[in-house]
Amino acid sequence: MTDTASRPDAQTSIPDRPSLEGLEEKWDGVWSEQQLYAFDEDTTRDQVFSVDTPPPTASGSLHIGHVFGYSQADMIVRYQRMRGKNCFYPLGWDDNGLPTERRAQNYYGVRCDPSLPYDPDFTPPQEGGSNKSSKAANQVPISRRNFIELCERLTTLDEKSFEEVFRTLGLSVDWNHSYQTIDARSRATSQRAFLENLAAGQAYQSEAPTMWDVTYRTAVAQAEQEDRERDGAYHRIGFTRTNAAENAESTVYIETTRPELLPACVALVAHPDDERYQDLFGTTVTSPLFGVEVPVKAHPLAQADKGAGIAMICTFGDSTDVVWWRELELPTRSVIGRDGRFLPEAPWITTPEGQAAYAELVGLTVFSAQKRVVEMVKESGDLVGEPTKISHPVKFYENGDKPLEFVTSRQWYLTNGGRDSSEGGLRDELISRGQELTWHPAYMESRYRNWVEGLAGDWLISRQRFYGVPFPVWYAVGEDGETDYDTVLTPAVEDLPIDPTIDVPAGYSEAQRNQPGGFVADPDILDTWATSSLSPQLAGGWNSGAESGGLFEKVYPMDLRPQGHDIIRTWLFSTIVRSHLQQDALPWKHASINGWILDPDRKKMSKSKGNVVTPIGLLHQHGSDGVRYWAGRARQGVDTAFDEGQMKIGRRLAIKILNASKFALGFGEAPADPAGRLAADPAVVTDPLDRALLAQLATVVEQATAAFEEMDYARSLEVVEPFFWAFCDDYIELVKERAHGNSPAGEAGAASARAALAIALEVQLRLFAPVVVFATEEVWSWWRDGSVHTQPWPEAAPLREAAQGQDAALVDSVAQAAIVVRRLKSDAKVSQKTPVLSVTVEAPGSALAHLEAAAADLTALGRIEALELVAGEGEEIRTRDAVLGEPPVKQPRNKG
RNA sequence: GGGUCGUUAGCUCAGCUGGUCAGAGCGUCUGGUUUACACCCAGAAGGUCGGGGGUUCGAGCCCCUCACGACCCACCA
Repeated sequence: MTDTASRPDAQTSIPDRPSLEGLEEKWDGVWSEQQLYAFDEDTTRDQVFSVDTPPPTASGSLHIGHVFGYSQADMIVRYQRMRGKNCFYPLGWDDNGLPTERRAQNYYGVRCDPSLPYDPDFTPPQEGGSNKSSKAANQVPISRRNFIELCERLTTLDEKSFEEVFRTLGLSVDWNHSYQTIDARSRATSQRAFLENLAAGQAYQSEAPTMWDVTYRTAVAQAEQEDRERDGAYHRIGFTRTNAAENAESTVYIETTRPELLPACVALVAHPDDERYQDLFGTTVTSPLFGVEVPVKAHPLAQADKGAGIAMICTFGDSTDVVWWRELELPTRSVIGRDGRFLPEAPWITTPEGQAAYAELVGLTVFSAQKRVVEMVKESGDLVGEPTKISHPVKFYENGDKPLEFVTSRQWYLTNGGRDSSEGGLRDELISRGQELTWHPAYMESRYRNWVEGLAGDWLISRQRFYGVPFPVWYAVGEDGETDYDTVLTPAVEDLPIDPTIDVPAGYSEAQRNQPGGFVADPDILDTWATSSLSPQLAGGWNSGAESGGLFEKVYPMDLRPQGHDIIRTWLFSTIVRSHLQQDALPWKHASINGWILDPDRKKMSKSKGNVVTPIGLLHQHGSDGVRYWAGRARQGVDTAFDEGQMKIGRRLAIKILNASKFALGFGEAPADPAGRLAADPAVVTDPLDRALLAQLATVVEQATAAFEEMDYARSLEVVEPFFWAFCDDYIELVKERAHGNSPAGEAGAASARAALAIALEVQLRLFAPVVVFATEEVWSWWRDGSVHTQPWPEAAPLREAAQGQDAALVDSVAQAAIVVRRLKSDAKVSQKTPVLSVTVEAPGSALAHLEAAAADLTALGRIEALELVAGEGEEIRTRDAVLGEPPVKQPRNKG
């Protein structure tokens, strides 16, 4: 029996009642054990399809949006694997950074206090706290090292449960190449990249006003900021002219939403062309309450139609203030500290009254200080009328809940084109990189370009946090005890990763730490994006030591970056920046952008809802194939409604694949294809209907292939799925009597049907395999060797040859005839089993030949005793002169 | 204010370079227990393709404009 396609015991391997239950666990186990998706390192770049998979943030729970995006990427990868590519498809974890810190704080009820010593026996006060923020007062302060240990413990837990979900989902990830953005190799890679940027002049420090989150006490990069609409109010406040002319008003009124910044005022500004303020330019005015004399300046950024047309410049209320401060060369008068409270000293306020007023604000939060200042200007009469309530956008850190403030501090920056808009400069180069990349869908490129063109400065990469990759630098301390930030001490590359707060720079001893003539560590950590932006280098082993002929050369630049459109400005852009600076290359050829999951009411899926409907719950309820189907029906980049209805349809499809396969295989075996290209010998496929089916299938294969070549899994599914249902409901129904051998066509007709069924089924299993991964694998195991997921993608050519030039339209003609015959019975409201004693079917000339060729199958399906086929007038196939017989006697369903 | 995407049957969506393009599934309704599947099958009803102009022999498909929705960006006094 070695010359048959089916194994001798094939029939016995088909279960009586096929089911989806348990398939995920069963096949994940098999694939894992067989290392089915392992990358073969004995390879060359041209054989590889490499994927820069998003490392999920390991903080909390997976969202249904993850399942959506990762499924879509997996479909593309599975297609490439079937096309013979050696797929490099790792999945890492992004576990450093603020989300992890916050989660560890809440989970264990602790907070980091770097001044505390390490306690090796520390036990956290709680385990498994809620995601809700607990009061800081209830959190136990612990050392940085203890805190980091807890972060690591927690992320390990999370990563395990995430992997479980992804395995259940059937992602064909190679888990051997996993990484964590906090692991030693990642830290070394990130630090090495930074040091090379530093050496190349791409990384630099600067002391400047930066956006600052007062809750987390850290600087925040432009990409992490977002606008939120907040209530505010215009306060109309008068400044007194210092030397008013005889006939002029002695008071100048400004309008401000930040009255608490009155003590930080350094100037007033109006547009140079504004008629109203011409005589004020060059003069000075005195601030109310604080009695500080400030100049009145002209600057084109001031808008005559906004507020009073003249604005108060403070250090700093917003980014316009920063521009004015810089361009008008104004002094710095900071009143807000890093904790968001008013600073104890304001030495530029010299009058006793002013000092007394300021003393009222010291230590207050911005919110309280505003209330107090408003009270004071009301009392003093400097406030005109009632404040006018408005709603306006305010900048927030995306994870924060208090408005950002400007704080002047020393920070590290990485060039990203934000300060180089010169012709052909870095910004232009990065825009060109975006054009070089193939975007799916193409219009996403404009989002990228839009963002790069709008950059306001370089990338601020330092964070004043604890759980992350430390800056691998120290600074020399002068004999005077002052830190010399210009003398940056760096470690040797081979010593990486280092922690400068623990390790000591070459030529120094630990005793010299923080001493005059010694050194100090940089206390900051790198922005989490500054490490995750190196994901191609991390996954590909750029820093593994084997530079030449190693893994990196075999996988980089990568083929595909799949990700969401919300992080084009962050992850996608920063990855391009790093690869451009580091490798002078585009990190990948393609970017596949997936959409967001929306509530059924079209709003962005809320976090709370996403936690109620857990991915693992959905996978169990609808089956992973059902959930994958939902993802597979959605096109790339398109925001998609969360729709369990689609998952149910997917589940039904998977079940149908099991049942239809069982049935199609149950008619008996077909001889194997001597050429080995098809599941059965095409030479025995002689019936016109069977040949027509294979001709149709050839077209389906062509369309599905073309779609997948464009990474358009959705279009492929859209073609394959309807074909499959028609295959089940029409073709199988038409040929089942013949396949059983109960037909005038006899044994040859039966063999033809069985061979066509085997061929068509096998091809369809492969077409479905990238999406419906478990059901197809299950069926494959019933009668074929190996895994469907490592089979070659089907080709149209052998199907066309098997079709022997038969017109594919024959299938449609016969299916149409079947419909009209069924309708006879449907309209008569009788069982489809009811015999048709006689009927005449009219068909247009072309279809008539088709019906004649398949007349035997048609009469079997319709239980037609006397069928007459005639040429009809119109374009449609129709029946006439039908005589129905007696409906069959109903049999009891369960006999015996 | 700038940019991008979308608006097609009750719902979720296909309709690729303009000419069987008015479709699918779900839902609804009417029927059928056809031993692969009731996690099934058959049949039917449902839309002037957001509004208004224009180009064309011909427009969901191209152009203009308006409306609505979503997202991104913007110097937010």
